[in-house]
Amino acid sequence: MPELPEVETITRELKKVLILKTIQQVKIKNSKTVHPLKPRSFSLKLQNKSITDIKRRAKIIIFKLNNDDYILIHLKMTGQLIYSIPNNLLITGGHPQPDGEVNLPNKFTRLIFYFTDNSILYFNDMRKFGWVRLVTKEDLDNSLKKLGIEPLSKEFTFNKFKEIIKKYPKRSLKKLLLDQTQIAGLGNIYVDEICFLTGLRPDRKTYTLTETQIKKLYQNIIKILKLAIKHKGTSSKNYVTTSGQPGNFVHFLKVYGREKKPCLNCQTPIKKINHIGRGTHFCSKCQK
DNA sequence: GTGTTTGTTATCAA
DNA sequence: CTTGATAACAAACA
Repeated sequence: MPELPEVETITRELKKVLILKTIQQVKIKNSKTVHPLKPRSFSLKLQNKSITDIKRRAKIIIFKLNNDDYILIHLKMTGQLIYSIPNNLLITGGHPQPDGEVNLPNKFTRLIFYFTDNSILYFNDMRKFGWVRLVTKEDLDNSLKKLGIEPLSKEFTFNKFKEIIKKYPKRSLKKLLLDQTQIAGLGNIYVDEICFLTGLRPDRKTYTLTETQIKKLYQNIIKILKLAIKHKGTSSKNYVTTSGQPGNFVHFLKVYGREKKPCLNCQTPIKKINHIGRGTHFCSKCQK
């Protein structure tokens, strides 16, 4: 499940290989992927456009085009982007096929970008939640304006974080951290890890948090995200990064996916509950 | 056949 | 307005 560190990793890698490439053709194998545009219209608009910049905002990958339109890509839960140079396959992120299939395209390939230099970018998505959108500059601002602050930006100060916490005192900590309109980019894995590192139960109400705890929380959000990016994200199930390597942060996970296993601090078995409709992991002794 | 997996949005209830 | 719960989307897997 790509969250901020995974999407950041993919974005950085795509940036290395795709800048100034020109799109020769786009093949759409699943029309819903490019909704609301029709596949024909989507393809036509992209023909002969080149990519001038690549960025990430929250969990969205943004390609800037030479006509000032933008391609937005959201991988949702199982999306992957695989960049292929003939005779030199380079996997730039997402999930390998359940059946171990390597050949591309495969049955999960929803869209294909063909570039004029013969390289190819495959968008695969087993569960079809992901999307690829083509928007104008005006639409771009509209599409992104509801997103909250980037937790790794300069604007994400302690005071700003405290403000957000105070704004929603009756929410659970996890509910708040997952709210993309407040803080953009955290998902289920990193929220559980941040709560563990901070010694706070994910279902703790935010108004009960002390100044010291909020401060520690603030620092740990940044710390975990940076560390995860450094290790190219988490391969909890099947995400892979450049050259097919899994994201190494999976080896650093302390609670996510460790139900019933001993807490790495105190050996108490890790609990897993359903909180706000999400699998939620924590240590009942270390987290209060 | 059932439950679980999760990013995001919509909808309903209190 | 806030919040919580649930479903929807979709497909694989245990």
